[in-house]
Amino acid sequence: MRLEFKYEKEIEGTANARSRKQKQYRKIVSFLYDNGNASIAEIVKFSKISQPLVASLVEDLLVFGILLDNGVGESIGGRRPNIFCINPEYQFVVGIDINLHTLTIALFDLSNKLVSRVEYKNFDLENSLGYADELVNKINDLLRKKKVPVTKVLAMGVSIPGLIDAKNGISFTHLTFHKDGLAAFLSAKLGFSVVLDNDARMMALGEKAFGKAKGKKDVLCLNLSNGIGLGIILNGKLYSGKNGFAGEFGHILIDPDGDLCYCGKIGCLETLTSGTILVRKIREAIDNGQPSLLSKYKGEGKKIDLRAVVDAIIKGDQFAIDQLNKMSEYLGRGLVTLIHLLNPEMIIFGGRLAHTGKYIVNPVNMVLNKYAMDRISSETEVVCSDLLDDAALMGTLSNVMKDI
Amino acid sequence: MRLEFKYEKEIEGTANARSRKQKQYRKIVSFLYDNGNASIAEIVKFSKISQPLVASLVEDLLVFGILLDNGVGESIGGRRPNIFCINPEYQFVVGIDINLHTLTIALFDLSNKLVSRVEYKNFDLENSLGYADELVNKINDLLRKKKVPVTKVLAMGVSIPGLIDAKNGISFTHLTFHKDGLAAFLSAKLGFSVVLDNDARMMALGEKAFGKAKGKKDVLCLNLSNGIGLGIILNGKLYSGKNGFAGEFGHILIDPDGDLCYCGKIGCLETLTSGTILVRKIREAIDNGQPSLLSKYKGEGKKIDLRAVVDAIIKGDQFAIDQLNKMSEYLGRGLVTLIHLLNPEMIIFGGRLAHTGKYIVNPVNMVLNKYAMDRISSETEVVCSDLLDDAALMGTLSNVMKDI
DNA sequence: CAATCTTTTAAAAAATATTATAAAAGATTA
DNA sequence: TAATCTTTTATAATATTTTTTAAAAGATTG
Repeated sequence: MRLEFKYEKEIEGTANARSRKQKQYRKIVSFLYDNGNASIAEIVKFSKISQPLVASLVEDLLVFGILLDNGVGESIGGRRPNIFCINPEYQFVVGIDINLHTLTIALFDLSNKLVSRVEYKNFDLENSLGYADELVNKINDLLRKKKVPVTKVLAMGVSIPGLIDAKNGISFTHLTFHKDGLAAFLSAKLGFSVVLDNDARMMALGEKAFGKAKGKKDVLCLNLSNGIGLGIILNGKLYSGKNGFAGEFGHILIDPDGDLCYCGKIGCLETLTSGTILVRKIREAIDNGQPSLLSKYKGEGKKIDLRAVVDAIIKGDQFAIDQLNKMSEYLGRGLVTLIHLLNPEMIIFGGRLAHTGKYIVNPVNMVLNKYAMDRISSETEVVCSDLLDDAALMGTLSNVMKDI
Repeated sequence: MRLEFKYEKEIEGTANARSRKQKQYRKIVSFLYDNGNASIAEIVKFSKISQPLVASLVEDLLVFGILLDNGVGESIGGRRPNIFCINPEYQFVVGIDINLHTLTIALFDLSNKLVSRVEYKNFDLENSLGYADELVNKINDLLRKKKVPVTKVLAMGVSIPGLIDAKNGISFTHLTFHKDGLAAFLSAKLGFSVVLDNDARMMALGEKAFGKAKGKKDVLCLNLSNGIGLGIILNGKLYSGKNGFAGEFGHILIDPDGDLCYCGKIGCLETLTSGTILVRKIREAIDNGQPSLLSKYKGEGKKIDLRAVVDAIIKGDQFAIDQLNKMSEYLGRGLVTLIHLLNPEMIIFGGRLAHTGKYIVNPVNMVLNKYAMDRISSETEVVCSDLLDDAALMGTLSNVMKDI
């Protein structure tokens, strides 16, 4: 899918000339999108289009309303340049991050600024028309509140867990009720384009555009929450594989004699390392009288969930840290495989477990030292995300903008 | 590195116009390289350059000697078109495939025709200046014999096992003696550019350009010989990773309690499945009296090597087939990981073991059925190479041509 | 088999983009 | 502080590319 700005004024010329001009416009807008703002001279340098032509194209874009004249900038030894930038309010982008229990809806302008963000906790994901209708209502509510008409929405990006066919906008795991796919359904209801993809992949896009993967080429982003997701950036681009299913890191075979995984196979990585496993192990131990900061939860009748475990780790709870270390051993072994196969320059941890920071990075690095070939792994940096819970949301914005 | 044709006649115009023209020439030549031959009208359709301009550019290329007028083609309802093709003898490409015991040198013309091919068996690879000098001599011999002057050689592509920094033309495993790297050394000695890469990656390029991966986007090529190499084609392009070391499939961690690998790590895939292991197991068993077609080798004083084992398998030797099946179990498990991570559309077996065809494909497919998630693996085809021993050699040609 | 339709190429006219030049505005420096 | 140098933008001249139109060569069809 390729999204287009809706010009208020028509572009002139023959069909061929129009498409050529379209390309030139796109080049300039894309440069300004990446750069924030720039002078004619800078655009010339980047675009390799001649200065008089750039000047006339920018003039057009001003008339269309896509660009804004940002006044004159500082001189660096000559006439002061006129500075131009994208009109951030020319159009808006909606981004939603669907999680099992939480829904986040955001509105971005064209300067990537978060205009508004609403989080619905305890909005449990279920495969029903009711959920989808409620979702649409919430989006329309936000648009109404922010006084953004549908025509001013360029598109919406969606992040959702599970198997996704991004090209056709179909979700196979959740919200599967509509025969033409989730994207088509939402698009019809809302009145603008909808771009759909898996949460781990959206996290990867978020990191690539706004996080630690910025400017990097080959980066692996792990979504470490209840399961394990993987978003793969290769050659600076999101990699999806033949059917868009690439990145099933949680279900790579680790132990042929291991436990049954919920996916039906035996010995998947997720049977050995995941937030769910970590929580289960800690619960069992505490039930058996293991002392821990978390013990009091039991007394208080509160549930020990992943959020609680992560908090305990950050507070320094020895037992929880020990359990995390054990789990990291398997995670590390999985990463060895990734590193040997893909030789990435960076591995970014995201998701709930990434909040533990050094508590997960250190034990994983120890495993890498032990099992990975030094020549390959020595230049692979392992870090935790800065964006954390917002990574996927930001990724939906990036996913929309990369299609323009 | 970007290789350029050496024009006998200069391109006219200002610097900017020349570079624009250069691009247009490249577009046309590249189209004709892919297509064999085409009319002006077909080039117009593909290149989206206007017909009069294409006509004049083709005229230029004819004058340069890069294109050849191939007479008039068949009419499809109107005036018969003039057909043009690349002058196959405008320049030549040298390709060499360095193996541990065999060296193959090939000369290609620009129509990808193998002009000449020489194979030196028992030319053992050693890390010495002597080997390199001998290599240079053999290349020069071939050029002399075929009356191709150095100026007529566009470039040379090299396939060599081991860790390679392709960007800088440095080999870290073999022929490491020169401080500026192997490519620089050979280039200086020979007088034309040299492009270097790992054998598994060259096989992958060969398959992509001339083999079963033609037209495919996401393909994994395994080099199954004494070791296990992996060449990765993603998004239609060879993937190399941060340092060019991607594809160390043989050294992914399979069994943390396993045997020591020659790479220094424990439990690598190669300690469980490789030509070397297969041969060793069979030798041991035969020493212990196992009946097999190969038993007579021992009596005859002949060595049981991988070639002999593969021959025995093809002849239907039950014991050897059994051993291959066992080995395939581990190979299959490794492939499950690859499929889950990369969701490829095809996996191609190359190298000596690929000569066994169905004898290796069948057991591997059985393992995939058992361990891989069906939704992901069901569209991944597992096949043996058609090009077989020539894949890497053809890949060197492709490696040179993709840089033009 | 002649009239008509297609396809390809060529040439002239029109549109488009670039280069060169000039002018404006400010920094630098003698 | 005036002269010179830089940088940016505007304009005119030049070059390039495309569109349009025409012509050539063969296929199709009534």
